[in-house]
Amino acid sequence: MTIVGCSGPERDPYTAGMSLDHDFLLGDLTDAQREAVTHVDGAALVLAGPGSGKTRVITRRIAYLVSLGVPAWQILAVTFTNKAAGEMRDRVEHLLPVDLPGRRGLTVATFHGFCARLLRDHAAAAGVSPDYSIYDSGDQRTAMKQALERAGLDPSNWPPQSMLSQISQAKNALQSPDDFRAEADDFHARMVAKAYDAYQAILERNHAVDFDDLLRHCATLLRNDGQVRGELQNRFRYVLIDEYQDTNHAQFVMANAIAAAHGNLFVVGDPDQSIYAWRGADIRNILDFEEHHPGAITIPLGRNFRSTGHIVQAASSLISNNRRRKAKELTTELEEGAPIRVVRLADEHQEARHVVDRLKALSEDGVPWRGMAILYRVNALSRVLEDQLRREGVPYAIARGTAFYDRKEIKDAMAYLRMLANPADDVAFRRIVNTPARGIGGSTIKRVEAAAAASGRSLAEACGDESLLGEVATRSRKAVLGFAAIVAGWRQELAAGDSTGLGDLVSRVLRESGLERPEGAFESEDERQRQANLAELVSAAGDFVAPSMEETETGTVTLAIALREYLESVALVSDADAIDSGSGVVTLMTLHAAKGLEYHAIAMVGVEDGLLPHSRARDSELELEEERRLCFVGMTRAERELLVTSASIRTIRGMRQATIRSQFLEEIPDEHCERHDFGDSWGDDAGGGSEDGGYRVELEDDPGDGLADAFKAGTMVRHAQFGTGVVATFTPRGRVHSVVVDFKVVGRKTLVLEYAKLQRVQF
DNA sequence: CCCGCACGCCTTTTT
DNA sequence: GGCGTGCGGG
Ligand SMILES: Nc1ncnc2c1ncn2[C@@H]1O[C@H](COP(=O)(O)OP(=O)(O)OP(=O)(O)O)[C@@H](O)[C@H]1O
Repeated sequence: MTIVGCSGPERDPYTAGMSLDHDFLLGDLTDAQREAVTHVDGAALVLAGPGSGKTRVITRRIAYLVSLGVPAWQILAVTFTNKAAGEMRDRVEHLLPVDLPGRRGLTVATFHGFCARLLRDHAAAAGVSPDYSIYDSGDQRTAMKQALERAGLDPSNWPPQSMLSQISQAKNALQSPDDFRAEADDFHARMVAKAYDAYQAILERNHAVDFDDLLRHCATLLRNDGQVRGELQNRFRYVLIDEYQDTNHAQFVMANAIAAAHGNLFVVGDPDQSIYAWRGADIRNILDFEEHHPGAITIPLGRNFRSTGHIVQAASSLISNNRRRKAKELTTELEEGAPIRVVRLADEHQEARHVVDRLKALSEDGVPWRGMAILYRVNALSRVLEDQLRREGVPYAIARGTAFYDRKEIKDAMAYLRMLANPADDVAFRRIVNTPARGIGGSTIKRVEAAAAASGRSLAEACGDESLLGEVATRSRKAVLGFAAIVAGWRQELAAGDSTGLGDLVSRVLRESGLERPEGAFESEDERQRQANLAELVSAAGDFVAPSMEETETGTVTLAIALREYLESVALVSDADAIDSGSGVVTLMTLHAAKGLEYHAIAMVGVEDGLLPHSRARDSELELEEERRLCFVGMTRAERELLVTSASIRTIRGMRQATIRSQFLEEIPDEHCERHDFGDSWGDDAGGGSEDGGYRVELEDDPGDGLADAFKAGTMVRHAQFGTGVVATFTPRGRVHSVVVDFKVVGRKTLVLEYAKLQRVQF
């Protein structure tokens, strides 16, 4: 999914029949790529392996269409992450002359982002409220628990998580609660149907949709509402979709509905990279494309421009073990390159050491940190790696899009904003009505809830209506009315302001809610961190550019719209969005998040039976093959260096266990690897050349020594919020250590080392 | 009404 | 090993 390389396309003024513009767009493409890019009308499928330029083809084709005179606003391109969308938009903009008419207004979005907007614009037709909230998985669980209670189902027999995933499957298949109930023919299914009914009723009452609803409502709308469908068909004359192998039924329906009028549907993908079947992706969407679109042309791309020979061949061999698959040839344009290093280490600590040592060696050879990534099957594996990277002073970042928004204080703040944007959102309101504590406890809320239910109002409304609070104790009633008055003040500001006031609104809400505390002398380090996070939120909101601001003359929109779009963008961030390619750090992420990316050097850790393939996905051949594809995706992210590691002993969920070799390692032919087995070496040269073999063990016995050395006075460090600074003092404090750091920007701070996640910075 | 602690379950992957 | 839930004390 990486976009075209930095080297500019070659110009060849002698190519006949091409204008200069087209030569610029097409000159550096292969014949097959050029055929795909210059395909104009009708359905087309680009079916090709990793690194063959599929994403590049999409980007170029958009630019090509615009250069032919198709206005950009008639083009819809769908990518897998917001980040990919942003990069594609930038790339297209760079490819087009600044004065080209019709270059503005291109839509590049993820399916979810596109649907969120569509649903807002056509709320009434879709049967949702225009102020709807998007529920994240936490909210979904809260709603499901309520639903189970309402439906009289015991959560210990009907686990909310399992109910939700079954409902999610139904939604991806575009089944409404009614459809689902109609098909439920055994006891279990009928109970799920009951839960689905109750759950959906709760979402509706709260004016909320979950992630699946975004797609389902839009797909249903496009399928059933000729008016809206016609509007979109008219607007989007060309539809392009990246990573088509991982679309689900709802997305399939949407794509077809929009393209039905003109048939200009251009999809690219690789069935061998389909890794989301577990959440409803249907590989048949791409395999049966020609059946769905008679007359479609299929263009294979067979040349890999990303990875060197050993990597491409090893990955090809691995994936050829999948039986349900059409064989596909892939040859690299590059040289043989280095063989893959397949290394077994004694345990996860040795593994981390080995990986980090290897990355440091590459760095010394001139590979920038940002050209390296560490991939793993499960998030839990990141921890040991992080520790080792920090110890060694290697700058790194974890690709977790929602990391910032996962913090409790930020979730609370977001709940405040959400209940402002959507007064019907009782889930958000309940979360914050007594956070921070203001004397509105459980029994009070129960009474208000009863009154709200009886009068058909939302919780927030009921709180402001004294006539409904008769059952509430006088003292509590005062607290409730007081809070309602504060909220009313915020609502006024929200209704009156414009988008320039978003930062101020957030700041005011934090202050008046009491989440933000006045500077106190005896604040704990934790509390200080929370306050810093809240301040960060204010500045993020202040910096936020609402997408619709760019569509207006003045560059501003109403505050209500800006807030909505802010909440929307936060709800829809993906893990890969967190990657900042300009930041010069090693990236850690799951194999799933790595889809579409590429790095000079890749380390894949934890390639053991039970992790890859994962123990929960080993039972069926289908799942095993998806695991193999995941391994394939990981390997093919590497341009030149690929390190694949495993540990012979690993601690999982607190249990130290001997591991079993992954069958995938055996499926990589020996001629493409260099295998090393340090599985029985403890603390000797297994780390790959470092001399202080006993370092780790020493550290475990006495963490103080290693840390004292690593963070002694004078060490340059980086902190996520405070930036860079120099350690002034290092003091053991019982089981932890406190460091005083003089930061360049914010001055002197005292931090708890174990908490602050300081990274050493090298000069 | 708030907070702290113990127990039990578990995450595979994500928009 | 970590998190969420539920219970009990202040
Ligand atoms: N014709 C070409 N000449 C030179 N480099 C190319 C060419 N086509 C693609 N590339 C480069 O190859 C790399 C992979 O391209 P791209 O990301 O578009 O492939 P992809 O098929 O989308 O891969 P994946 O399926 O793995 O996501 C990129 O760095 C791209 O710049």
